[in-house]
Amino acid sequence: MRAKYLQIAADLTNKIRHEQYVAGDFLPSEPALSELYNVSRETIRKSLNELLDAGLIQKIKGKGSVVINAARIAFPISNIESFDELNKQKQMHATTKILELKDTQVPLTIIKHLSLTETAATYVSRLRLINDEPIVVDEDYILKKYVPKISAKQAQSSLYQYFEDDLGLEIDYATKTITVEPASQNVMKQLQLTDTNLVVVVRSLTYLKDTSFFQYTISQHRPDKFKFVDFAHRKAQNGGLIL
Amino acid sequence: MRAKYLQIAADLTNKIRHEQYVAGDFLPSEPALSELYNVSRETIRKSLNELLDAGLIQKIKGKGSVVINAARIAFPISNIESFDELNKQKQMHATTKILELKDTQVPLTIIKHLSLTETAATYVSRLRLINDEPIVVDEDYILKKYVPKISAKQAQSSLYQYFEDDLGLEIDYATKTITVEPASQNVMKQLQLTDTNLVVVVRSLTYLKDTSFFQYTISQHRPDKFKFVDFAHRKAQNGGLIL
DNA sequence: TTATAGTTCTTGTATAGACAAGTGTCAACA
DNA sequence: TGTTGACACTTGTCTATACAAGAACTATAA
Repeated sequence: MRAKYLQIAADLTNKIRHEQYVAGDFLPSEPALSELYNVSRETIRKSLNELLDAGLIQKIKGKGSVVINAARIAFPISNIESFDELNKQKQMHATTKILELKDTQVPLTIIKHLSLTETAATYVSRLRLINDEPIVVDEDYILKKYVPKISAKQAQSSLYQYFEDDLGLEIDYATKTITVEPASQNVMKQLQLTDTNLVVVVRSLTYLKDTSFFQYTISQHRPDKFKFVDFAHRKAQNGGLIL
Repeated sequence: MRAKYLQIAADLTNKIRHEQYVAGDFLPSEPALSELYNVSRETIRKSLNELLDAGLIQKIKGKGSVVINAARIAFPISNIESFDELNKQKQMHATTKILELKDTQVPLTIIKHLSLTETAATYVSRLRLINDEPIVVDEDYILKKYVPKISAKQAQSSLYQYFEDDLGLEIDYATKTITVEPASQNVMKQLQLTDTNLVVVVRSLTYLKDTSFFQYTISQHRPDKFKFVDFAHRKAQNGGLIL
C-alpha cells in the first residue's frame, strides 16, 4: 500500500494533466482538500509539496496553490526536433546496436575521484537510432559487484529495467555534467557526422539507495538532435548552470 | 527571523561543508538531533529534507542519514576548463560589454506560447568576457510591466541584483532548455568562433513568486567553455534529459 | 472620497504523540 | 553449529492542535 500522501499527489497530478484544473486555477485550500480526502492537513501539505517539486503548482502564502501551465515547460524551439518529439511520433522506430560488450575496469579518473576499491566492471557501448538515424553513442561501465553478468540480449533492451525489475537494484540518484567536445573519428562515423566534429557529452555517475556507486555512463549525442529541459526553483543551489 | 528548520539545515550544511561530517558518515539520528537542537522530530525531518534535496545526504530507512561526498558532484572532465573553474582563478577578470539596449516587444513565439497580454519589454544584448576572452552572448527580454526602465549602468552590473535588491521583485522559478545550434554571423564574430559555427543555446523563461512571467533569456555559449552540472533523484520527473 | 482597522480567509511553522516498517544485534534454541 | 526470534534501534507515515503571517475584503472613521 503506497502512502496516502503519494496517492493524493498522484490523484491531483492526474487532475491537472487531464485539465480538471488548468493553468491559473487555484486548487482547493488545504483545509478543503483535507476534508475532501479525509486526511489531516499535514498529509495534504506533503502531497502538495510533491506537486511543487514537480513544478506543477506554485504555492502563494495567504492566497493558495496555483496550477502552473505544464505546457509552458517544454517550449518550442526554432526548427529543432527533439528526441522526445521524435519519440511521440507514431512512425517512430527506435533501435539499439551493440558496438562492444566486454569485461574491463572502471576508468582511472573515476576510480581516483571516487576512491573506488572495487573496480571490475562490464563495459557496454551502444548506438541508439531513431528511424534508422543515429542519435547517441552510449558507453556504460557497470560495476560487477552489483551486476556480475550482462548478456547481449539484456544490453539490447533496457538495462535499467533489468537492474530494477530483475536484479532488484534500487537506483536512487545521479550526477550529470553536460559539455560539448570534439568527437573521435569512430564516434563521428557512428553518428554520421559530416558538418561538424562536435558532440554533446553527458557524463553520469549513478548511485544506489545505499549511496554506493554503481554505474558510469558517457553519452555522446549528435548536436542537432540534443535537447535538455530543466525546471528549477530559485533557492535550489543544485542543478545549476555554471556561468 | 528565519524558520528554525532552515537555521538547522544551514547549520548542518555548514558542518558538512567544513567536514565535521564527511562522506560516508552517518548524521546523528533524528531523535538525537531533536534533543541536540531542542526541537521536535518533525522539525528535524524538515531540515534533513532540505539537505536531501540539495544532494548533501541520503536517507536510508532503518539505518540513518549518510553524508554524500559533495566533491563527487562536479567531477573532473578531460581538458575542459569550465566557466566556474575560470571564475575561481585569482587572476580572473570578468567584464561585460553591452551590445544593444532598446525598447521592444517579447518575441512572437513566446507571446503565443504563454498567451501574454502585456508584451512591452526591454531588450538587452550583452557580451560576457573572462580575461578578455568572449564566453557568452546574453539576450534578455524583460517585461516593462515589472521593470519600466533599465539603464546602461544597471545592465553593466548584475541585473538580478537590481531586480531583487532594488525593485523587490521575487524571482521564484525558471524553465530552461539547452540545445546546440548554428550561430549567426554576428554571434560568431562576437564569440570569435573559427573552428565551428555551433553554439550552446540556453533559453530560460523566468517567473515571479506569483507565477507571472517576467523575463525571457537566450544565452549563446562558446561550446568549448560550456559546462552544465546536474544532480537529480530518480523519482524526480523534472530536470530530465530527454532521451 | 480616502484611509484605517478589523475580520476571515489563506499558507507557513512547530509541537507531541502514535504506529508502521526496515536493519542489526544477540541470546535462546534445535 | 546454525537458525530463529525477540528486541532495540533507525526512518516513514499520519494525526490533532496551535499559533504566526500574508492577502483580501468590509465596515468604520476622518
